[in-house]
Amino acid sequence: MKKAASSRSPSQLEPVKREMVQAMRGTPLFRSLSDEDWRTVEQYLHAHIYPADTYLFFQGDPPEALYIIGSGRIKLVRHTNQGRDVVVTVLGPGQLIGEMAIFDGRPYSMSAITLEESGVVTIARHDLMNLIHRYPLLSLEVILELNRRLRLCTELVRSLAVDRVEQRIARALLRLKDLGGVPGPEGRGVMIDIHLTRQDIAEMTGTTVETAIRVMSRFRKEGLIQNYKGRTILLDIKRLEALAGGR
Amino acid sequence: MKKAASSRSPSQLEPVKREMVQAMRGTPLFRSLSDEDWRTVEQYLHAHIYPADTYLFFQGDPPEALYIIGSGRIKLVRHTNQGRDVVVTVLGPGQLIGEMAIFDGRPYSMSAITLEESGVVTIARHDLMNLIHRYPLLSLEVILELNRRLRLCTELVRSLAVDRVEQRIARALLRLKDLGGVPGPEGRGVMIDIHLTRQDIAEMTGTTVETAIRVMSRFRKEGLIQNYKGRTILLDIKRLEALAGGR
DNA sequence: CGTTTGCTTGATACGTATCAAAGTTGGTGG
DNA sequence: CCACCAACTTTGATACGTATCAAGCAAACG
Repeated sequence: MKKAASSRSPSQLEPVKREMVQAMRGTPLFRSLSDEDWRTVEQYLHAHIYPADTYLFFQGDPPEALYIIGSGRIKLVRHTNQGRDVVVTVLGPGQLIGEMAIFDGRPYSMSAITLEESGVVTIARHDLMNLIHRYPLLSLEVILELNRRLRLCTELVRSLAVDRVEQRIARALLRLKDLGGVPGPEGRGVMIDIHLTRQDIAEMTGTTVETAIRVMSRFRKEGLIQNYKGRTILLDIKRLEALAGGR
Repeated sequence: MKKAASSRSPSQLEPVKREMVQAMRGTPLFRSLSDEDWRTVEQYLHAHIYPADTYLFFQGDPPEALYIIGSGRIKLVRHTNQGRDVVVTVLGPGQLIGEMAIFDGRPYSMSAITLEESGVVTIARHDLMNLIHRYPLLSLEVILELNRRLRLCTELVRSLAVDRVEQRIARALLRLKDLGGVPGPEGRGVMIDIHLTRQDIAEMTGTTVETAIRVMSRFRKEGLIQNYKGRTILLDIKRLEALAGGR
């Protein structure tokens, strides 16, 4: 599951990072800033590149920075004392990580782990708090992002509470498609362009690997999905949506 | 389950309402305001009193106001297309309802239903947006409240994903104790001073009435809890916490 | 009072976890 | 290039937890 980490020399890396920071300009969090304010803000941003399967931080760590995803997908995982982990959400470019801990100062309630090589921009907690006070509009964007997350989380609660595994997995696949869907090879279906193990699927839907595998196999046999080099292609979205029980 | 609604005459009601608005001054949302700013803000507040089992709004309604609980407890319920409802959270005095819908303008994602007679203060959506722009500190408090909710929601997801019903119910009881716990009669244990049906418990924990009843009965037989006039008394919190699997 | 609403218990069926074992894949180093 | 190793996938047999269906009971209500 490991990917070849990009091996750029340090001299090549700097321009890449400067580019990453620049790209943040168009991100929801910063789009409301004037050009002048942006020039101030951007000085506090730091760019990082992480290989696949890397922890940005661990559940329980003290909050140090806000992360904004530039590229790649990152999962938020809640660990349990019994070793069974739960993937609460998968986030993509433009989304925030660690806002909760940053604002209330309590330890991170989950771990953040890259699913693929990812570019990330950070702001130190102290700097962010200063910026928020200077540019109150930033906090409105934070509120909107928290909103989005709370809505997703609520829907996940509902699904876990009343749906069975089959419906939960169908839902998860559709959600992943919305996050990182690209046209499949030869234009057939939509491919979820993230390398996910069955274990990941299981942790996203509150079930076990074996059950996740059985359901995915059934989906494959029924022509709903197809495997392709470790990715999943959704072949029949209509039927998946019907299975998920309406969206 | 219905409670006698307070039958105050209109002439008596006005002073009560004025008092409710005044009480908002000490609430997290407004505590950071200066006295001067508060005098401006309070003009936009409206007080209401709802009897038990009353809908503040329905899932799907367009967002019209932000609600701040003055007294009483209110549940947020997510309805499903199959008639099985899910109680996502129970809120008490000082907490906000409807922030999500207010800020992103999308319909309420859940219904809000009073569990007992409740006093509530509202701000019209339009007024709130104006106030937020004038007093940016308000938005920080909104962020903190959203944080709290997201942490709770995440924990609920984990619990639904990996715990069995027994643990989930133990957890739910402990959470309710934190929200509305009072010393039990004769000083024995801690009483959850809300009238909850077994159906409510089931909807909070993603199970059925029958199963909720069986688990609660077992708890009672084992001396963990006790019923008292439609309330639940927690007799052995240590053991409940152990059952819930650590907090 | 009868009626409704909530509580309780029992019998049975189904979905999913668990345990076990073998097959597959991709990467590594000889 | 092949052999090997580790990680991931797959399939089967079995056990357990919980939903479902059914029926009786108690308390509150009009």
